[in-house]
Amino acid sequence: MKATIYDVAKEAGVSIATVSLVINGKGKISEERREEIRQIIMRMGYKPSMIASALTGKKTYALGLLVPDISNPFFAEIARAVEDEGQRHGYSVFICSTDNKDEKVEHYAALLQQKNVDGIIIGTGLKELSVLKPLLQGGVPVALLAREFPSVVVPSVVVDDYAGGAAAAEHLISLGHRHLAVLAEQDSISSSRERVRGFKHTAEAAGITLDPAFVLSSGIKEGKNKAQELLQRDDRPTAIFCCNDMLAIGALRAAKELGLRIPQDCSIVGFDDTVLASVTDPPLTTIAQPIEQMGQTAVQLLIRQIGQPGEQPERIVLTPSLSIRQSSMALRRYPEQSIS
Amino acid sequence: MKATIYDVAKEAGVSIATVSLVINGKGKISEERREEIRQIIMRMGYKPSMIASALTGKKTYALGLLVPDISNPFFAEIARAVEDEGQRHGYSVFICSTDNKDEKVEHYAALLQQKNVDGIIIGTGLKELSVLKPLLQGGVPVALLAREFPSVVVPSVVVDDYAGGAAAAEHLISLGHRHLAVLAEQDSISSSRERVRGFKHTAEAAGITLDPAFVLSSGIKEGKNKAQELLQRDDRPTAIFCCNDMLAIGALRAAKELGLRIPQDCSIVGFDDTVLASVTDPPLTTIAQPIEQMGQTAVQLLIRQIGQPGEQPERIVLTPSLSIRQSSMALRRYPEQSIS
DNA sequence: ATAATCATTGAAAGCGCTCCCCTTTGCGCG
DNA sequence: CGCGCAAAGGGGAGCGCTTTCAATGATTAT
Repeated sequence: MKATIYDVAKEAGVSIATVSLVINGKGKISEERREEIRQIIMRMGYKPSMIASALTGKKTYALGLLVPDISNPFFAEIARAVEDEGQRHGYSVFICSTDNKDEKVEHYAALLQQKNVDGIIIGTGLKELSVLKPLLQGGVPVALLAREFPSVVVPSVVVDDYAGGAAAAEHLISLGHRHLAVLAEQDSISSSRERVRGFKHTAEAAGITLDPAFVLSSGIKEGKNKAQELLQRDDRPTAIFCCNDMLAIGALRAAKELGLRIPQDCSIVGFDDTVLASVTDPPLTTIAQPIEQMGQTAVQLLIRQIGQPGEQPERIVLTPSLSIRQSSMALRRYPEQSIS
Repeated sequence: MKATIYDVAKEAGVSIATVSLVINGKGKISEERREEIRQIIMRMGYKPSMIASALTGKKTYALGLLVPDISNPFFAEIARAVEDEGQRHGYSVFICSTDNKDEKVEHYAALLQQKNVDGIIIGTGLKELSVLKPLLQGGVPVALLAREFPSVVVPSVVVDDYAGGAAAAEHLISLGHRHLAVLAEQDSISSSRERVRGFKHTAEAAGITLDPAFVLSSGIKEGKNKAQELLQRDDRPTAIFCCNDMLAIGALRAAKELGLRIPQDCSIVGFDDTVLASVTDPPLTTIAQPIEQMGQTAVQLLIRQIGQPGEQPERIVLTPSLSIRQSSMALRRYPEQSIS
């Protein structure tokens, strides 16, 4: 059986209180005793049970991370950053893939609460804001990552999605494109909405109006089909802005299936700049999110919230940056006939 | 404050034992009382603390997943499968990225043990096998995923790496390649060794000897450089087998930087078939691992081990399959001069 | 030398829950 | 009418640890 604090105490001929104090480096214990007990702990291979210490009203040193899908590279990279930063502060993290389904969010939220996690990072969208209520009522510290729910006051890290969308538009417009399309995520996802808004406004400011028929929403699965819809039109756009890299990849595939060349026949700009963007064919021009920093910051905000529950929640805005690769190019002013 | 079982008991006018029994659906309680207490639990929003119930000698319903890097798509996909299958059985999972460093493995192993996880899935390599000892001695159920340590008897899921390597060789040889090279992972990783072995043997059986100078080991970071080494030789290989897709991508990049065309100037075969393989330029011919099944099986084995600690550990071998895309092609028998 | 002061350490009360085992109550039966 | 028994529910002892508070002996001031 595993050694307990009692075993150590008996072995050392002291009370468990003393052992506890030594472990936590507290109290007034003579240095000799301290060292002696440390030796014994080492020798017995004793490791205090975090379960028991958690029960004593202390913390569990566990965090929950809610994301849509850990197998999506963007969230996998986020997870890594969260894990590392958590680790740095002594926290372990539970991963929870919600598939953006409220039921799953609800399920995981309740579960994490039962597991008494010290805090939860929410990096997943939710249709019904009410799923968060039990958490907030339960007093579980929460930090929002790349998501926002205006009516909820909790710390959050976001990237300036509007600016990102705008940057995409600027890039495309500067390349001469005027016939633009957008492939967005579901409308319920605020970051996507913002990206589209930034894109749209910037286009409008340049005198370009986006035909609603050229602004499609879709999940990752149907992304390719939606892109194909766009690409098959007679008045096919000369550039498509995709609200994430997965969608952009769908577009790339759609183009390939239709025999269209990217970027010659259509420029494509993605969003995220995960590992995927650099390995596609062609490599994706995309709006880069500072993923690592996002994860780190979220953990920091959360931990601060855990420490000072009352404190005014902070809202940190990170700035995305344009990463130009080969899926976008200047519009040819005088399109030649296809040579085939 | 959060409601406890006492609050519920008081509210219902029964003892906490009764409430506990109702929660766990045990004992002899009249159906009316049962229902009544359920109502109260619901009404009060009471959720039993898993910490407390874990302390009472029960399970924590938490698993640990040790992988080299959760941001690596292969492991991210594994993680998703593990998470889902775990969830299906009521378990949550802690992610632990070890970067293949023994110290981190050790650190996480100890941590998970302190957190009293019910079991650990080890999907990371280790140089020193001894880091596992504390776990096994501590009686923590363990399952190995895509790794093997012959001297340790624990359940494990592996794919037949040897067969995978062989399949890669067969493919390449059938395309007429005879001048082969291999980009392997560190030698400490047994799966990589097996892949190389399968590849080598198959090549030899076809009368092809691999010059050791054409078998390079490298981490993902230096993969590109190693590939460049290979590709810059005067007697450049006509095909490279890379022990994972990341390495293959490194090779793809190296080729591009050197102005070499893939697959015309050199065929490349990867291993894993993560999402990456399908989005590269060109899409990767690769040996596909049944990732989802691997994750699921690992969880199942682990859970079985948790249930019957004494039971003879099972070893399940899954079979990889060749997934042909565009990074490999038949060797041109009479190489033309480069046109440029 | 004696009381007062400190540094050390131990005893014990929980934390919220599970589970063994005992008490109470209600019945059927001789 | 008394007995045994089953059913229903309560009591209470932990699980391993933290922490408060008091007790102990040592130390120092008077």
